[in-house]
Amino acid sequence: MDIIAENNNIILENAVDFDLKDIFTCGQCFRFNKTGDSEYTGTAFGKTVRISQCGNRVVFYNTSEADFRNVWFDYFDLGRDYSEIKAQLLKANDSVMENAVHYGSGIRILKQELWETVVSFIISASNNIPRIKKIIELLCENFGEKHCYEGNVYFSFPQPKVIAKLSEGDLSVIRAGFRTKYILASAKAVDSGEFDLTSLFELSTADAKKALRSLSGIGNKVSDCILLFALNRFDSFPIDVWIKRIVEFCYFENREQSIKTISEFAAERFGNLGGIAQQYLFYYAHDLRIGT
DNA sequence: TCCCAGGCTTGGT
DNA sequence: ACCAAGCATGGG
Repeated sequence: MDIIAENNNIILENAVDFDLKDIFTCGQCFRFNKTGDSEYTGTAFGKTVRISQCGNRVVFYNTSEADFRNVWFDYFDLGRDYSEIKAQLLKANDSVMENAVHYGSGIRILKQELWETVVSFIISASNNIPRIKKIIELLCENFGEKHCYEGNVYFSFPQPKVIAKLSEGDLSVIRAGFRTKYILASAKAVDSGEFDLTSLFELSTADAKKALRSLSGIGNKVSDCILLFALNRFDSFPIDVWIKRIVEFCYFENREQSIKTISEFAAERFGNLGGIAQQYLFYYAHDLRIGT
């Protein structure tokens, strides 16, 4: 892959294992939207970017070289060799994974902002992706910082200190239902310093998970998502209804298995690449529409 | 009308 | 330790 700076755009030539549609519709991220043919626009780390792709050529529009180096390179996990990861996952001669990897071959695990990921996956509980996106959009529009980009209005994700000052009534505009009090409680814990988000980066996966689960609204599955999508702990394997379905349907003979069994299966089968395997399977399961 | 959605918390055994 | 209800809201 070659990185070229040109006219305040950044161009990736010969990008491999990279597809904008796979990346932004596989369910890991809720703040990028399709704005054209093979083009997506969104905001992360307070910066809005428009990206288009034609084959192996990807263009980041109106983006400085510094922003690309400091934000987008890591955000899109561009330093990692996904071909090697795929090869590892396919070693087991696993036809299910082979289909899943083929289907979502351009997926990359984004390294998203920690606080945004915490709130986003609190909102994800017992919810569906279009409505998760809608609630997050309302949260940003109402309480984020407004800025303009290429003639359109975008919003940053509201910081803990902003949300911590709100009441449940204030937050009723986002229509998050029973999740509202979890968002508020977590914001207050972070804002007060009672919970130190940055310390998570230094902890082991198990310790970081234990810490995350002390926040309200964060249990086993949501903590796994945060570990995977913000801290890039690929050994975490979030188990939701879709993963449960595809594992039970495609891998198990007996479909009356417990979450713990699925977790053990994933650890044995996918090891420290479980998180990436999970994302290929999650995306593929939606395509198969298993159980629907 | 009923069921489900990237679950978690709480209160019962 | 495990289990079920309850939790708001919206869409099929």
